[in-house]
Amino acid sequence: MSNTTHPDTSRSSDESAHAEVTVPRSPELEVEQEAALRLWVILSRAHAAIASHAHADVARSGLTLAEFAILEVLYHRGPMLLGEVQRRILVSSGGITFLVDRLTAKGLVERRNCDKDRRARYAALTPPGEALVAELFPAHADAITQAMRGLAADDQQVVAEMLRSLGLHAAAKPLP
Amino acid sequence: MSNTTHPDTSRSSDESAHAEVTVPRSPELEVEQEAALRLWVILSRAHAAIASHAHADVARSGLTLAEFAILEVLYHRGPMLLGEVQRRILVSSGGITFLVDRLTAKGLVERRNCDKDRRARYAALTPPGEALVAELFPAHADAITQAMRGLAADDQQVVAEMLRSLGLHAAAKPLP
DNA sequence: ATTACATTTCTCAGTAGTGAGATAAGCGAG
DNA sequence: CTCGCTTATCTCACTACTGAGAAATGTAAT
Repeated sequence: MSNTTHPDTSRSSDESAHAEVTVPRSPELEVEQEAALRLWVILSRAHAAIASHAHADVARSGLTLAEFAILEVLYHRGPMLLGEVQRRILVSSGGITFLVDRLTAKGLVERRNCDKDRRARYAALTPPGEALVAELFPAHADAITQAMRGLAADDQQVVAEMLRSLGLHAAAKPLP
Repeated sequence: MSNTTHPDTSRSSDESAHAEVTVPRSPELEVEQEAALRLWVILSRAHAAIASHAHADVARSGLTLAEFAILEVLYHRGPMLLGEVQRRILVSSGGITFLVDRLTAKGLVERRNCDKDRRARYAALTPPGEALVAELFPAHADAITQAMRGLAADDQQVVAEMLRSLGLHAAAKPLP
């Protein structure tokens, strides 16, 4: 089964074990919080559900989602600085080193020095890496598409647009 | 920084390293796939961005998101069979045992036998666990609410409704 | 009752990462 | 030039899980 972690905050009407409100606050805030918490649960579930399909698909080739994401971004955008890849696929700094190491060990990716900046290094697909992505990508795109069929394509665009705002705002906001 | 794993599939116009299309397919499918892949990226990013705020908030009390999710669901719904908690917070079967063990070690949760089914066990908050959730929840709800401010509350409801369809469909679909 | 199967939790070896700090290089002001 | 700050990658000890399978119990059909 698919698996991700998220809170459950659906207080369905009065069946909650703790209905008493200790601090009465503004009704607007209450409504806003309810919407936000509900969306958080649903967002987590939707992400988990889709991710499990994506994961199951890439796992067939012995890759993790993070590995596949790297291969894919290098395939579609060409060689890229490690830091750039890191920001794109959202792993930690240690993570990108680790993942590129592993992909290098598999012969799918290689590091290249950067002439302009001797601290920096490029990640680039090797020919076998390129061949692998070319082979895997169509089926993967199809798996994602199938998994997304719960929503019509035009609704998908609406959701995407809204989630983009949401994500940008949250990413921009400094962590507490 | 926040961190999650997801593919990057944004082929912005023609700067892609691989623009040649090998197999010409139906334009509808092409459009559908583009929408689906784009949504997958954006969904992943939005989830990661919000999750990092949620994570930073609960981490202040030395809890993981999964632990907090368990405490919260037990707080709001009362004692619950382990399997039920597992399905709600979406962890593996091993995960729920492990997490409840850890919360038990922290004195926040206890197991109770089930009279009707001797295989099954309840998870329930201890008084300290209940007190902790009562103390943490308001600030946590606030953190989530703040993180979600990229979208107006009514838009949040629209997105939530759509994501619910998406998630239910994907969760129902058997994995390949 | 017996057999076969399903469900619930637990076990545990394994893994995919994280994150804090180290190292090295570039960058700008004085 | 050189001091202080920033940026890019790497190191490594650590962790929060996963997932496959075991054990125990329930359930149903013959």
